[in-house]
Amino acid sequence: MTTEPTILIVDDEAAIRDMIGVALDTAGFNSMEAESALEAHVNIVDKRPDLVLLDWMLPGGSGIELARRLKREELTADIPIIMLTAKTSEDNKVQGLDVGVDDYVTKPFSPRELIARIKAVLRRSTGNLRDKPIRVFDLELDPASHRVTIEEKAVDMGPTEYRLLNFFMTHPEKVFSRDHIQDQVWGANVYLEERTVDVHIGRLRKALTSASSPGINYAGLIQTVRGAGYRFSTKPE
Amino acid sequence: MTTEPTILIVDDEAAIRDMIGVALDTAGFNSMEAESALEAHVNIVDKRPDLVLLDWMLPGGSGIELARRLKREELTADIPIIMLTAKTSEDNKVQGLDVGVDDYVTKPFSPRELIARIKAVLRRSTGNLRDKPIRVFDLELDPASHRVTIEEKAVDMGPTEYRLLNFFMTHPEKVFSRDHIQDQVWGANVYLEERTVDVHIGRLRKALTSASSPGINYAGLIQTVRGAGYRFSTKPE
DNA sequence: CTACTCCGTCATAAAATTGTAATATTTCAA
DNA sequence: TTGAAATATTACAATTTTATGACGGAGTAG
Repeated sequence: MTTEPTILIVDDEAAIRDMIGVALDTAGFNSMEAESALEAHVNIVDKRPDLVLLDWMLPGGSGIELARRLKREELTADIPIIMLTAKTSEDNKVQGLDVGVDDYVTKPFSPRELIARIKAVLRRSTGNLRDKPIRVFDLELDPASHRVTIEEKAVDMGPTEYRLLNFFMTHPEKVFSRDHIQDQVWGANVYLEERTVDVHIGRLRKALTSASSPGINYAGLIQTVRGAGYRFSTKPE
Repeated sequence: MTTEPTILIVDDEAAIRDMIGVALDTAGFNSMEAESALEAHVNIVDKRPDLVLLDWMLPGGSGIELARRLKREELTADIPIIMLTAKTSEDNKVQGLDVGVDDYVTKPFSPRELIARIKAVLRRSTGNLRDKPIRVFDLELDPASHRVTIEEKAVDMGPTEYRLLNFFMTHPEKVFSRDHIQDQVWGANVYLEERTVDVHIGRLRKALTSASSPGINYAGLIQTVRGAGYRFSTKPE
């Protein structure tokens, strides 16, 4: 996976999408496009972009509707949204912010302004949510440095195992089916063999084990729940 | 997985309905069919399927109309809809139909993709309603973590015993015949020896006993009602 | 190009669970 | 008190589920 943030552009006018797309590329972002709310929703669920640029005036007024929906559903609630709006009336702002949108930009806007706002929102959202290290006993996952440590010593693992652990540590004490884990860690609608999850669980456990000190084995935090899936828990099985 | 989700297929072509029906059966879903928007609506209100697969090219363009209507009406708004669309060339029209459809699949599609998307949508929609832990004295069953504890200490039991206990705890103070228990815990249309229920009751009791503290034995909550079945009750026999 | 790393799948091993049948125990009415 | 009926318990082989090691392919850095 690339480290540049991916931005989804949702607008019904191809010209605008292209224009924004070029601006984003220039600024070093990856971009995807969608021309309808429906297409956008599918893309968001499937690909999990880091941010969504959403035209308020989609046909059928569905822009707002989409924003509301994204913020309502747990799976997508934490994806920041910047609204693109043509009008400058207060109503838009109020309504948009009410929905939980992170920022808005009024058309016409300069690419520079757009980029600036995107960066600001990304900084804010990654700062709030992902920046704080998560710690369990002496196991620490630090999103900022993208690093896992046990007793301050680095734990070596692949990117997938990192995402897996990250997901588990942000959702402790809950079972997740293999399907669910695939959705969260690999992205929805990616078809994998179910057992693939097992294999990566195994790899994660091994990584944790070989970095654990004799007293405590952190692999024990990743618990198998027979017939149901896996669970990250500090309570013993 | 006591009951398989039921999926309603709405398409005017019998061939397509059949094809999808077979795919759904294979994947372990129940399926129903409807060939018109009207029939579909009646079925939906009557039977409340867990998900609707809706061809948007129903005669008279009534597919979109149906979707809109379902999402508008309180009673049906929470039933997820997956649209089946003919081709991407229809995108212009698709735009107008945001309506809150949960996903869409373009024909021709592979059964595998369809199943994957159905599962993803179902997971999303049902995952939102969280089950609260059920507690009786110091015995707690927590569906979220899929865990049973006595005085905060984990109780070890197999999947079937978990389902059994879950059923009992959600239906306390009532007697259930072995047949009824089989239906609820194993699912209908599963034939088992009647005595099998006894065995699992025994296993459940044993699990509860070996996790109980000296003062109180939680196995006592599972009461035998001679000649009738079993009962979960907080009142002593 | 070569040597890595990481990924997803498969085959196989290991472990846990399941249903049944056989046997033991309890209950209740006569 | 006895014995048939109902329930409990035990043991076990079959099945299901999970764990693990190995392998080839993709992608990358040197």
